[in-house]
Amino acid sequence: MAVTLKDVAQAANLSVASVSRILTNRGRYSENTAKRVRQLAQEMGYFKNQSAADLASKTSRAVGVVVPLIHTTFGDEVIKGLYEATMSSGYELLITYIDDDEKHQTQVFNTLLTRQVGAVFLLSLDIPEWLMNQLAAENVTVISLTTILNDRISAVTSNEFTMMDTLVDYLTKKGHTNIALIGDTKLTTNISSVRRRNFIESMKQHQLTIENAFFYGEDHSYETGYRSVTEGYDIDALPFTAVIATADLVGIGLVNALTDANKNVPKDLSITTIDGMKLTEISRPGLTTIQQNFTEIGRIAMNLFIENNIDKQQKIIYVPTKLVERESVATIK
Amino acid sequence: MAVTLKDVAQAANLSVASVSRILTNRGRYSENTAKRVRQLAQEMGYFKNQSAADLASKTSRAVGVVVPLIHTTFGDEVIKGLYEATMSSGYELLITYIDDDEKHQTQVFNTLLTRQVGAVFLLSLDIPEWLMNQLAAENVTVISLTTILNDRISAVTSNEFTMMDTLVDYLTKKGHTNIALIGDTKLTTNISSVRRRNFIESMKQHQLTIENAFFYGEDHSYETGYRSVTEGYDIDALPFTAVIATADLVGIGLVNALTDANKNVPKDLSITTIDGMKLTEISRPGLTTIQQNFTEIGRIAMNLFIENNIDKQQKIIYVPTKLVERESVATIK
DNA sequence: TTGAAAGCGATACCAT
DNA sequence: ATGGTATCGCTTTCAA
Repeated sequence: MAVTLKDVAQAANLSVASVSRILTNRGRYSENTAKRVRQLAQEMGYFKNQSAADLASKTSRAVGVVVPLIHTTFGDEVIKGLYEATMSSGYELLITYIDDDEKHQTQVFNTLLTRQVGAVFLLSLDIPEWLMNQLAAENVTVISLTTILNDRISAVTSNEFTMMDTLVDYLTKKGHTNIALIGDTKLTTNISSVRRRNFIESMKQHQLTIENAFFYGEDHSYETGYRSVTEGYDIDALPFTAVIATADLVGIGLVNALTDANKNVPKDLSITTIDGMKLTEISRPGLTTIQQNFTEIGRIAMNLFIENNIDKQQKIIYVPTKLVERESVATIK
Repeated sequence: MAVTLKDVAQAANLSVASVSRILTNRGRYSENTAKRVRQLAQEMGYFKNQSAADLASKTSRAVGVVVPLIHTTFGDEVIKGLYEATMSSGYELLITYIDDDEKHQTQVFNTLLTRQVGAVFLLSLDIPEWLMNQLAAENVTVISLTTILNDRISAVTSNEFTMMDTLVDYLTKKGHTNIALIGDTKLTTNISSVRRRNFIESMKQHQLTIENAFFYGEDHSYETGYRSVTEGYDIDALPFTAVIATADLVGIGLVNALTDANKNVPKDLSITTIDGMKLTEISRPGLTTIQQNFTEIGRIAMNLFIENNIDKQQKIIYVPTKLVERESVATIK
């Protein structure tokens, strides 16, 4: 049996109340006895039972993180950020993974609610309306990461339009007019349709029309990148000279497809990506990319929750992104 | 205030005891009332307070996972495996990250013990002796993943010698005699020195001597791979014809270093790696690799704990690996 | 099948 | 500064 507060109290010849106060640094006590007690607790191998503590204090030090099982290239970066911010605050991260199975989803959120989490961080996730309501009803703070879900839920993310616009601007300045958006360009989810819309909008602002815009793909995968120019378009007669890949892996897929077909990047096709993870650095040629600061996103989100426990208003926080120029874009005269 | 068991009991005109039994499917009760109660709980938005449950039953459904902050390319694969196995059992994963700071380490394990975790999974981690004892004293099951720590702690891992031997065998059959082990080849940790030893042993078994073996690097990084042939050795006069990289990223570093120097892989140097993640598939040329099944490692480890709660004996479980042949190795006459 | 009641281990309020 | 004690929400005998 584990050592309890009571045991320590007995050994110290004190009441549990006093020992509790000392061990949690709350209330008044003399530093002398405190020292004695701490030492004793240490020696006896005492560990607070957090469940009991949570129960008694009617709070929980746990927060939940929900990560989608697919497409989590940057998942652990974000988690690390959350974790860092968590360290000093004493919060605990309950990380869960989720897929499309609705029953499974219910179970996951059940676990989280069952643990009385104070907040739930949604990692690049589009959750159904009913779940949203459920969470709202339980009064837990919900923060969406890397994407804005709706006009109620707070979010910490990169500025999607800025990212897209930076890339379009960069490419047009290099002389490109026919540009493709490749990766997740489907219209069925919030996230991807926003990118599509931003792309079109940015093209317009650069005096380009929809005629200059091309789309391919329904997910952020390597395979989608590869197929786009092997199956989607005729690799020997591409109608565009540059592409914006919706994720790094998509860009790598493109590079490899070109390479495998004895084409040259960027001579035969210029490639840029969104995300800017290590992958873009170790690619040959190195990929020009708009880099998101995922760790910072996690860090800021967690702090937002910690400092802001009360405020229920929606907050959108944009974390700066950075254009990293490498060798995957050619200049067109 | 959230809905409690008592609330549900009142609404159902039953005692908390009965409702508890029903909602946990324990003990006897009539299926009729059960149906009513479940429905009611659902409607009222009842969520069990897991802290209270843990406290009352003196158990915990939480298990801890400790992940090193550096070198976690396969971290999330393992975690997914653990998570999968967790789903059906109702256990919860408490994921924590750890670095070299001893104070920080203490804090992390404190959190875990404080949550009364039933098990701690160490992800490719070498933890200090005192921590080991601490865990043992608290009677928590410790399972090491992807590496064998000592002769007391259970482990689920690939067979290190088999992996190394498979690679050496493969390379020698292709005619290579001078082989380098590049990546983490330092002698200060258990893990890396095992690989080094296995490498030497396997070389011997293939009639090669220490004269044929070369070593470079102290970590599993891309940079180490890159530097090995740019700074460690003269890229124009390498004393070896093939290398075994201790991690995929190291292999990619090598490929890039060669590519950047206008050399050809595998003509100028044959490269193989240990791990076999997606990276090796999307590399050009594709990397021949010995592939570990990380997800399976996680899955098995979790099941080992679940089914085996009692047995305190050390168990070592080896998860099969697979040689994946690609284009990074040349045949030498 | 159902209910009463005794904990589980800590917190926090009220006394002393 | 320290102690007594009700309480948190649930589980689990033991009785009915």
